[in-house]
Amino acid sequence: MRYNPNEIEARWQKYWAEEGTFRAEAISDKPKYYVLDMFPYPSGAGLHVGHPLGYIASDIYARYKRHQGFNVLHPQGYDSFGLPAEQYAIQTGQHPAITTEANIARYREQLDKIGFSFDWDREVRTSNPEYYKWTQWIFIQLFNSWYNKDTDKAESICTLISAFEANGNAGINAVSDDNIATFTAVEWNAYTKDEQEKLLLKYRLTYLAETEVNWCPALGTVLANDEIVNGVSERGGYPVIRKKMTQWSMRISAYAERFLQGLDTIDWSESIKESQRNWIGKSVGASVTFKVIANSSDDSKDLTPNPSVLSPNPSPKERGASSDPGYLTGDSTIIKDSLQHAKGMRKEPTEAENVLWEALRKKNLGIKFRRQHPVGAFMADFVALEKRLIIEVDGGYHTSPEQTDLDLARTFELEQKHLFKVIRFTNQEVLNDIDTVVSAISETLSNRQSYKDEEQLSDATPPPSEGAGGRTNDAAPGEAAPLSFGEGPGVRSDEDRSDNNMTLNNNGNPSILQGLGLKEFFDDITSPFDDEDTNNYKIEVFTTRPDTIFGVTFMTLAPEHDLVAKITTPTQKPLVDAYVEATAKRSERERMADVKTISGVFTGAYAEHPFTKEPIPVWIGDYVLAGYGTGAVMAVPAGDQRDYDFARHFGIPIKNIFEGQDISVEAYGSKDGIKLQDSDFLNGDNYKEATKKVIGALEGIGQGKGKTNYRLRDAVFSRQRYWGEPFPVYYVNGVPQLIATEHLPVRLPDVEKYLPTEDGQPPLGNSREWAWSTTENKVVSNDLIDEVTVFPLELNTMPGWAGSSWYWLRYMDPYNKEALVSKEAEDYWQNVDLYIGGNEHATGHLLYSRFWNKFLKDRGFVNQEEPFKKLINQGMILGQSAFVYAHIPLCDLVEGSENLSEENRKEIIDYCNKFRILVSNSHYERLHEFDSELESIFESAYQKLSNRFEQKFDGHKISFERNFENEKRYPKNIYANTLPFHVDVNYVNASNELDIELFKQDVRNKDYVNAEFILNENGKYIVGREVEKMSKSKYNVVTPDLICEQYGADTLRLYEMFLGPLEQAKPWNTAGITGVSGFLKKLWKLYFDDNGLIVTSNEASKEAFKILHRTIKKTQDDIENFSFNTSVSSFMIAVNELTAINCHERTILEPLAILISPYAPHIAEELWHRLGHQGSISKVPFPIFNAEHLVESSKEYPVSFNGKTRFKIELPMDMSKEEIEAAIMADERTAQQLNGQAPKKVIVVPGKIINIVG
RNA sequence: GCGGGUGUGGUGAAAUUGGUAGACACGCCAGACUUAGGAUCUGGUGCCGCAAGGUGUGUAGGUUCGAGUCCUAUCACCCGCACCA
Repeated sequence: MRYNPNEIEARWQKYWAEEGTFRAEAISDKPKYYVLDMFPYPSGAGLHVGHPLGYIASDIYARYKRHQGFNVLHPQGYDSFGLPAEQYAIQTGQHPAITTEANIARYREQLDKIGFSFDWDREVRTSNPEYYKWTQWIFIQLFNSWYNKDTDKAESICTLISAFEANGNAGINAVSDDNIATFTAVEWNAYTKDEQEKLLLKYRLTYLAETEVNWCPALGTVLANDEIVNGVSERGGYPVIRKKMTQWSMRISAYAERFLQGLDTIDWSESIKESQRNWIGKSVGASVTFKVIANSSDDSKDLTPNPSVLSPNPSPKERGASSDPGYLTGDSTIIKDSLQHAKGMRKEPTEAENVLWEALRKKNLGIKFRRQHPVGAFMADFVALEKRLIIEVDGGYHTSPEQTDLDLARTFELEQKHLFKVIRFTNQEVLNDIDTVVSAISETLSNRQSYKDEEQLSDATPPPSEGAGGRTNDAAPGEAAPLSFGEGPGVRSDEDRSDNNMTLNNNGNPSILQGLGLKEFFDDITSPFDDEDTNNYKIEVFTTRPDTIFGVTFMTLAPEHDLVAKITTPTQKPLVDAYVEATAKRSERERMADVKTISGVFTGAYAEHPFTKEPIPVWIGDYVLAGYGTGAVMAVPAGDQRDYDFARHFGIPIKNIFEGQDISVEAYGSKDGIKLQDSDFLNGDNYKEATKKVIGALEGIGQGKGKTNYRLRDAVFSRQRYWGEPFPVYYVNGVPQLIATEHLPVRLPDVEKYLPTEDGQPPLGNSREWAWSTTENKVVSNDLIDEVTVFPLELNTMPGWAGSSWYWLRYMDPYNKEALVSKEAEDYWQNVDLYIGGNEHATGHLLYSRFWNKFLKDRGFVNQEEPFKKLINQGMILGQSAFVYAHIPLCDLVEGSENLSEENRKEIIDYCNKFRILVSNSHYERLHEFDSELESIFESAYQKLSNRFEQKFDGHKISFERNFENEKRYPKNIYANTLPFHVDVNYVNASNELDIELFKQDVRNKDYVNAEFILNENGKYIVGREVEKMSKSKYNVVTPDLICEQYGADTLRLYEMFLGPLEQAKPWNTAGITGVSGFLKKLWKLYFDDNGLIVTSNEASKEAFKILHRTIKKTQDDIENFSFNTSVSSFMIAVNELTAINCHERTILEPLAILISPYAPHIAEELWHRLGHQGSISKVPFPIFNAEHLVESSKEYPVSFNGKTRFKIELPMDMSKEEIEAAIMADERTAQQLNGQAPKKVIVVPGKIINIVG
């Protein structure tokens, strides 16, 4: 009987499914064990061999725990909301639900084939309304909660309201927005309901606020910090810009300290814990307030506080006052100001602009051009309104390549939202080659259709009061198109929409704040500057070194800081404005890349030192980040290198406050073991003493206090996307209202188009049925919106991480209609004992999950503080990409072409254009050296092709030439435009030989069908290899399907484990798979020969028992240490040894099958049943290890001389140290080694080793 | 710059925690059975050397009877964070 994995595996997979073998018992007397995998996002590409790695490990563990008598919960589901399905929907029009469904079916099929012991009865899908009902429910609970610092937990918002009613907010110690003004109970009770609501938003754990967000124009949505990698979007790598938008946020920062504390209680890898600690970024120090010294000589106008104090960006007025020739102004700007701005700029055109302007006028293209004209939020250099064409001439600031990001973002907005075409020229192009520039413009113009709305366009700026639907155009800076809420009742009419479109005014999208004067309201009660009227500004800084306060010689504000505009003196204003504007134009990425350049400007203002009362100059500099701390620093050049560099660069004095330190070349870095000097009451103190003293002193004068700062920012929770959870929120006069939990779920509506609406609203804006009826309590048609009982619903959806932030709870009780999880189920299952998944979720999913879990615990819905007790990160399985090397020659039909028919000519040209010479890897490597053989290889390939056509068309010649112009020049005068291209790894065998036929059949290789393959000596085409991340685009994806088919799932499971340590990244390579496949065959042969079962009931040998029990011990230890690779090799050893001693005894082979069953469940199940058992092997107790079988009577001791092993000696185990020493000294080989000399020392470690020192 | 991690044969990797370095497997070499083999089986295989022997865990030191393992310094690579005040 031969081992036939396919047949066996199909049989038992069916059996397990039918019997419900792996169904977890709901609640049982057995101890529980919860093993969880990070559920997959069902992508269209299906599973590749990397996905199952973690699943196999967790499956082994789950099966092991079942053998140990645990009631194991091992569920699986799908994270089925997300971007790729939506992107696909945009391209194809297919509903994401349909593609998702199809992908899930494929995933399930693949998963089933690997024989996982998932309890599929508990499957969850985040896109299922029965599931996201509870995601919405949690959102509502978050909304109805605030974080009480005194009790250090989240509490119902009702407790806060009661407190306000009784005592105002004075005694409240909450995590909330900064700068909430104090109010009394009387004041609170006097506020209107709306006003109270707005105030409460500042305390709620999920809140609507205008925040600076990461806007990704290409994806048309905002992104959370963890969705951005190196300044570009994680998905797709698109540029991301900072922008102010009104969005839902999650007050995750409230839990910063508990996140840190909790890390010490959970068994996670140190690297993940460290990532989270970094992300949270705790620093302990003090906040210090510096008073700005009022400058009486200042023009009072400049110091008059600007009403829009909420905006950290300079107001448009200040922007407009600066001059920036020829630049497309970045942020949204109030249009009327823009017009003034435009006028201002026309006076100062650059030379290039003048040249172009004159040229366009002379050329007389018949189109009216305007200079420095506002379009939407932007200022365009030249506009042809009737053709909707913008011409940009780049000079000055943004000639750097990094600027491209911002340009891209602008171009995107102008083209997508305003239907303009943007073309760009550099100053150089205009100045050097004006003719080409003008003809390019002329050509573009002729390709553009005309628009008849020129008049409207040029007046694209209705004054604020005339905005549609009573809206004002007073949008906050940066608040462009994608805003979605707070639409007034008339907004959805077609008329209104077209108007919006025609006017192309992206400020036409009102933010919720404006609709009802909320913004003004915020201003009224939240101004951070209580004493604005008296011009007494204060700069608040955060420092980790308050002890160095006497070393402060200047202060630096972030250019975006609110105070910059207010304290700058008239003399310094032009410089400051220019600097602020220049900074605003630098992309995040650019600022990150350029950390060496020191830049900054003096504001002209001085602050007062809290103790010495000396004036301290206030500078601005972009080394200070607006987003961290207060966006301002007290600069201590003696103690901080950046401050030091800044001071040196601008000649600011440096005050040495460290005893005995030389700070003439750099700042003093350490804070340990040094005393302060020149520091008034801190003189002679060390860091610790001084810090304590100074905080006390600051508190005494009311200018500071001890403070802990965290880098962790609140998480943006809105996405301008379709395929996500709808918010259970509607708006009454722009104030968010939560739908009562009994009416959940609020189902995702169908839409015709998945793109943003024409007026830039999220895709849900396309739905005609997206309004909430407060009488019927259901979603109704938009037409019924009356702002009385029917209101518009929120248009954003929740981010991808919403559904995955609590899914482990749902598995405990997946069908519960009354609660997200029942008390009983949660009491029993508690939390996840073992969680396995990739470490890419370190600061995303894993942090958000901890957040929601802690919150749910605070509010009494669950009992556990942490969701995942133990976490293991499986390493990534990398792909081995394969490359072919294509040489692309130029071809030219030189002889007789005039006699050919047009058709034949075309055939030849087409053929030749697709002609490639593909050289084998060895040839490619030789391209780097001089190799005349290669020359002739190319020549003969050209010749071959020429001959082909010569034959076919009777004497017409084609000649080929090497395309030297584009060729890469290698040393020694070899040119070769021979470039590597990815080729599907499935066409390549283990010896790197390409299957040329398969390669040519693939449509992706259609350019290579005519290729001439240059083969190696053995007539094979050898590809090049490189290890890369497994990805569809790299054609290096290997699916598990083929391996299951060829070798069986058990082999796949064993092989993936055998590859190496679970947590280590490793390239996929099937070279070794025959080893494990052979092992399973060998195992089979212990039980069967050609005629059938050969298992006997004879008593097994001592040796056999020894092998068995050694393996039991090893397997158990290895599984518990997650060392799966070594336990596979211990199975191999056992089987090799049992085969060698011809062991076929049931007493050995039965337990052996159980041992192997977690790893290779199908073959184990088959063996178990063949041995005559009923019921699944998966429920049988694990074999008990008995140490007696391992007791040895003797040991072969290695005998070393001076640490070098010379020979071995067999001695009984029960010999004493002395006896061993005597025995070894009596051995003649010892004498031989010692050469007759007496040993200095003899070391005997019984049972281990003997070492003789000569 | 800060933090985490990894360096062992031709390859993937082991090493009971300070005790015979390279288990197990791939590959390779030799042989057996075969018409043949990418099937199966046997033996060999760190490196240098015919051998005796020497040498060997990134590098250089140290502790120890004994170091891949502990200590010090250093190099290389990978990952996370980063003008974080």
